[in-house]
Amino acid sequence: MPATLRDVAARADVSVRTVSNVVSGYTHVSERMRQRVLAAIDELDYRPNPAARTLRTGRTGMLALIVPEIDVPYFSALARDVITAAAELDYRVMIDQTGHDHERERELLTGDDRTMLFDGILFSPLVTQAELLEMDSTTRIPLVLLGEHQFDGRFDHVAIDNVQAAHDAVAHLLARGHTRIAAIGAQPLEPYATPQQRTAGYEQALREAGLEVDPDYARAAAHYSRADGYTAATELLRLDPRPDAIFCFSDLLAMGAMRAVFDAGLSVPDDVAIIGIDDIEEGRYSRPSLSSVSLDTAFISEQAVARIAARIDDPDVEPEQIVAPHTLHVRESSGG
Amino acid sequence: MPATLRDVAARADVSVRTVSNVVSGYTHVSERMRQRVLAAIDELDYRPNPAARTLRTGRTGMLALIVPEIDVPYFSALARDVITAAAELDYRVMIDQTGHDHERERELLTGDDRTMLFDGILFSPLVTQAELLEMDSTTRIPLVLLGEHQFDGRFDHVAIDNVQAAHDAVAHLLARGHTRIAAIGAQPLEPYATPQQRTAGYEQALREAGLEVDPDYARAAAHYSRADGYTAATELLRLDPRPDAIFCFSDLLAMGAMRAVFDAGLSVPDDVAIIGIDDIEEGRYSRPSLSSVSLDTAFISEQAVARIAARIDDPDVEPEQIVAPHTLHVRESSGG
DNA sequence: TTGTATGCGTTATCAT
DNA sequence: ATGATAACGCATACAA
Repeated sequence: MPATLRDVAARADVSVRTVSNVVSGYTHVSERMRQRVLAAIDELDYRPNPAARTLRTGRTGMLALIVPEIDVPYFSALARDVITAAAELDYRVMIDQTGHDHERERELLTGDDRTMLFDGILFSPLVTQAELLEMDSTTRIPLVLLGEHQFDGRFDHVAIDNVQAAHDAVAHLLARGHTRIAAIGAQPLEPYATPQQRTAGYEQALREAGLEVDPDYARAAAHYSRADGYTAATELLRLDPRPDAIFCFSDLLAMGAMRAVFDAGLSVPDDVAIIGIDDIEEGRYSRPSLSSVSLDTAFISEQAVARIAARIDDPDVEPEQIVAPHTLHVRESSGG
Repeated sequence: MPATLRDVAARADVSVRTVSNVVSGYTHVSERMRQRVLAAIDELDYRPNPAARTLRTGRTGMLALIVPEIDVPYFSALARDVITAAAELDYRVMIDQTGHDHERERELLTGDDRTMLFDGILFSPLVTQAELLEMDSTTRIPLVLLGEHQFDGRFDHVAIDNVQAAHDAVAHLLARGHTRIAAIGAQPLEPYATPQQRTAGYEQALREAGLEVDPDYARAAAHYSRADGYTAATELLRLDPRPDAIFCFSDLLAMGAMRAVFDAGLSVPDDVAIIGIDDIEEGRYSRPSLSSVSLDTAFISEQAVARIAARIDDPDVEPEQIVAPHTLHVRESSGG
């Protein structure tokens, strides 16, 4: 049976008020009292009950991080940094994965579940903007979006400039003389923001170079997984003329694509150059090492946690759109 | 201002008791009442306050998963499955990473922090058995250990048979004719259970084959990371005679080791065969694909969650030692 | 089957 | 600076 404030108060022969003050680090308490209380706390091995504290204050000290899949390297790297950044501000992080399930996303956001347990949500969504709009009416819990970027101003956002990032990747391939540049990750069937923006950057770069956009060269990928990359690349390699470069919308897609190229008896980068987005560590050790656009998960995490903390403290702060920097890393897979 | 039980009761013109019964799915409530209550709940958009419920019941419905680093593929795969398994039993999962920091581990376990927020802890420890012993006296929260296996009987454990797993990997290399088999991941300086057991299996397999154990061939690796694998392999390749195979204590070490072999101008598996443990997806797409011992994170997670749930329901259940199955997957990196 | 009343452990208001 | 006490929202013992 854990000790309570009352027990400590009785032991130290002071009021619970005083004990509470000591525990919460309140200033107006005499040194003699404090010592007496501290001694009692130590003797009884007292620890504040977080549930009671939460009931009283309305704060849990917990954030939720919602991602499609925690075991996707980009998201686990993000989680690592979010947990670290949150710890700095004395928040702890609960992780939930939606598994690409829209229904589950909605459930988590609307709190049909138990969302109230969190002070705020960091949400890396698959949902479209329209769905998000709809949800906003039902949820009132502080929310920061990661990786979307529609600039509609109603939500806090932290994300890179997806159009520019995609443009940079393709521009690099163009600069190296590639002219038949395919893309894996476009999802024409569903209007997600990220693939749309990256597709826009891809096409923009091609047009700037005076090249035509060949619809056959843009392949969908449902989950940005290695398997999706493998499948899509295999299809691309059967085209005539064959692409001489592939821009993958994620590094995981790129890993799958590279393996597909080898299995087809071709070489990366000699026959087909490949570049991805995310800059996961895996790509720095693969053979060949993977060119990629780096997203700085540490920056994204710090900003996101800072925003959510601000919004928790004041729900009416103006939403901010934070653009995280990105960096092109040229490695072996694109001839670097 | 969220609606409370009282509000719902007033609205439906019934007592809070009845509302509570309906919400908790209590059986003895007339259909007419139930409908009236349900309607009121809907109109007021009522949701139970988890903090109040926790304060009353002593249950939070939350588990903590403590791992060294969430962005290590094995741990993120484990986290994925733990979250899934926990959801089946209506538990949610908070993830904390110790970052190889013993002090942090102790803090989390002893609840110097806020551990009381969880109903139980799933703990993948770095600590030694001795430290764990010490901690047990201070913590009383249900605990299940993952990946340790000392069979001391005081804790619930879920882990593979590390000795056998290492033995299987090395036996495979021996069967393929390798005779100079090195190991990366032994940590002779610190008495962690996992590396000790894997080292034991490694040496045992060598001796059974009538080979000598060469201490130069066993290299330490602090974090089981790609970087550690790269460094250790680079050193191994400078030895004379050079190893003709390397058994890595994790797949991540193996990925680094493979890259080191290539950078040394050698071939995997022709010059040096490589095998790891964990069977992460990355190894199935790498070139060459990585032979590995698979750990079945789904099984481990299900068992661990089942155990912790049992212990939460009855703190006095007898501790169980659950041995998870492992499977050898031979792929290109060892000539498969 | 349903209503009333108490307490879970804290924080915060109001006195002193 | 400190003490007494009232909520916070829920679940349940006890009554009816």
